[in-house]
Amino acid sequence: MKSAAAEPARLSGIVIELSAAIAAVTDESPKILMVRPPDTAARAGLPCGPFDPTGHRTLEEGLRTWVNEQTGLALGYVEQLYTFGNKFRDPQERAGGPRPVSVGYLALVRETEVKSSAKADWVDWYRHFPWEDWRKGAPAVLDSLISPRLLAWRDEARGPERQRRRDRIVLAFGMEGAAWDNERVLERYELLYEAGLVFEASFDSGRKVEPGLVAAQMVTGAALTKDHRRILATALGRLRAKIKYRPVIFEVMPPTFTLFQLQRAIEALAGGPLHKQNFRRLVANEGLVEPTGHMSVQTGGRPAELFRFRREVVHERPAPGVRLPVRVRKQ
Amino acid sequence: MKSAAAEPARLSGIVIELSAAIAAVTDESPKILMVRPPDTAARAGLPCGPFDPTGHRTLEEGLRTWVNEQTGLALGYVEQLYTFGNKFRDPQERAGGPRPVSVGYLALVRETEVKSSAKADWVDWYRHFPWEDWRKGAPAVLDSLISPRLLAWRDEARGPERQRRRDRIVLAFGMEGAAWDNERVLERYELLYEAGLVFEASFDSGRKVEPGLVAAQMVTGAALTKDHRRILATALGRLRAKIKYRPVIFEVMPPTFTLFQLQRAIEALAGGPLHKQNFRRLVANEGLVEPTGHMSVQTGGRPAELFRFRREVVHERPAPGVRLPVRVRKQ
DNA sequence: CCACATATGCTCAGAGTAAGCACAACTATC
DNA sequence: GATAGTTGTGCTTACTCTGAGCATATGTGG
Repeated sequence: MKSAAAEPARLSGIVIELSAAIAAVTDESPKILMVRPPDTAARAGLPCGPFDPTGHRTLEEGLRTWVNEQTGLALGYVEQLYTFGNKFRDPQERAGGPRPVSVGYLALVRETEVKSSAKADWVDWYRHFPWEDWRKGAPAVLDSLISPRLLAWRDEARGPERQRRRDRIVLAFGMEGAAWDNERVLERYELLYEAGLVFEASFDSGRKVEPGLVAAQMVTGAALTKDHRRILATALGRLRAKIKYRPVIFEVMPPTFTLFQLQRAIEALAGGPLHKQNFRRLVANEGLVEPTGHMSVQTGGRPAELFRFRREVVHERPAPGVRLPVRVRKQ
Repeated sequence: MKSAAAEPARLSGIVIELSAAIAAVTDESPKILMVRPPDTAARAGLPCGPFDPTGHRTLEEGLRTWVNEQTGLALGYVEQLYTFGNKFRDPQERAGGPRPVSVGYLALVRETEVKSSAKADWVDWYRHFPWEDWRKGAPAVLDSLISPRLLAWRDEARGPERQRRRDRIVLAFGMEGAAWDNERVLERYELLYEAGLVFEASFDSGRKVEPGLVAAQMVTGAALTKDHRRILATALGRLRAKIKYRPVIFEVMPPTFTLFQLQRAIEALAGGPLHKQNFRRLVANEGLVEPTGHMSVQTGGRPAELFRFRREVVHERPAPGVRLPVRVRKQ
């Protein structure tokens, strides 16, 4: 076995990169804060920077510092997602650079607090994951492009590997009658990556990408630098799970809101529609919100009551959150 | 702001340590595989080793390699937990060593596959967390020692910090009528750490530990080296959560088992009793197991049917797992 | 035979959930 | 100012799940 002690000179060839998926919801659509690339040829990416062991007391503090430097934003809610250390997910490494180990974070903010600036832009989250938005029914990409290409990729393999690929596809994409699980975002992205169906796969592996895929970026989603789309996939999956048992949704809501605005925000992140009346009953029963007494008159219909988050729920219930299943059905 | 680029010489002063909480269940008690310390003065710890960027393709591969070297075990189920980078959780660092960044993993095995050896021992998980075992009612430590000391720690603070401490204690330890949430293992450990009630706190901070606490290790749980008890707390919390929505419990079960054995294993990890009849109904309804047709005669009572895990459930249900709430009540 | 342990089947009340009906209150438009 | 369209809000109904317990089956050791 190759022991670590055998090559002490290379042992320090590690850079820990801290990256943040900073999410918000505006105008009923989920947004991510993206740092503009240095030149037009490069791909965009998340706010990120290397961990500095002398300057940063904790990893999270390092992240906050970098985000503040690059976007001017002082983060509130921050949650660690995952640490990736795969070889060659960063082309710099092949050129002799240090091995990047990437710690991904999810942050939630109200978009109004930061405007798009010269450095950073808010972009629609589903631009990078078109297949994840089921609010208006099953996304067309799935049937037209993703499914056939995945099945072709499955058929490339022989023996037990073929069965394994089949199982993974069925489970992740809810085929053959299985349900679509809106939390399996990372599993789906990884499958597309392995099948060579996302642009990043070509950069990283040197393997041939499906021909015509470069032009088809609109279809398989916009590519990002390094492994940032993977971090984004992790973030979306985690957020979709967390909404159901922690009141994190209020991190992206304004101080007061109507119940329908709240529903739209959840639908935007969860990627599917909710039953309106049941949704209201649920938030009422859970004691998640309380009326402010004021009304909103910008509804376009009957004025709606304005609510605010009841912070006390955290002390009352073990797992407060919007537990409603997002109805995601084929067709 | 102190930029990372300002001190490039120190930037590489990072070691990524990979640590594994390897869990099993034997004789109805939860076990953790612990590496024996080099000398009797040192504290025991988890199997671990530094990440080697030249030799290890991924972080997880590095972990598997180290575990295999130190325990002879080839891991099956492995899951990443969390990456810690806090300053001064390792006394080596004060002595001028590199900044340790610690990536913790949870692994599940059947204990029968590895015996305790010269290098590693199986120890009871709750030896390190006596307050987490509610199978026989509320642990005595809580009322006799932990509660009063936590309240004293709360009263040390003034102003809003005092209220914050109060809220955290109530939430984590289910005081004042709040329910005990068996998943909040890490929150509880961190509170005890901050309050100076666990042995590790003294080593790390140089701050005074509560007098008499060194001798009271039996009460506040056995200490471990570095931040390994924190990793263990993370592992227990994650495992308790995961049991409920993924069939991970079968990773620690033998190929065939009785329903009561399965129940005991879950109770061991979840730290609380289950209602027997409802438990059976649940696993039957979920289709988690199927009868083998054979019977067990070592029950001490009526012979029980032997079951095996139905691997197909993974394809049938979105979130198969043992969803039964563990009844954890005061008294 | 007994007491005792575990296994297993079943009931029943209450809570929670999915789906939809009905109506209320506003805006925009003819 | 009638009408269509939009959104908000209350309520019903059938169904499923859950917690708790009763009752019985089939072994063990005395």
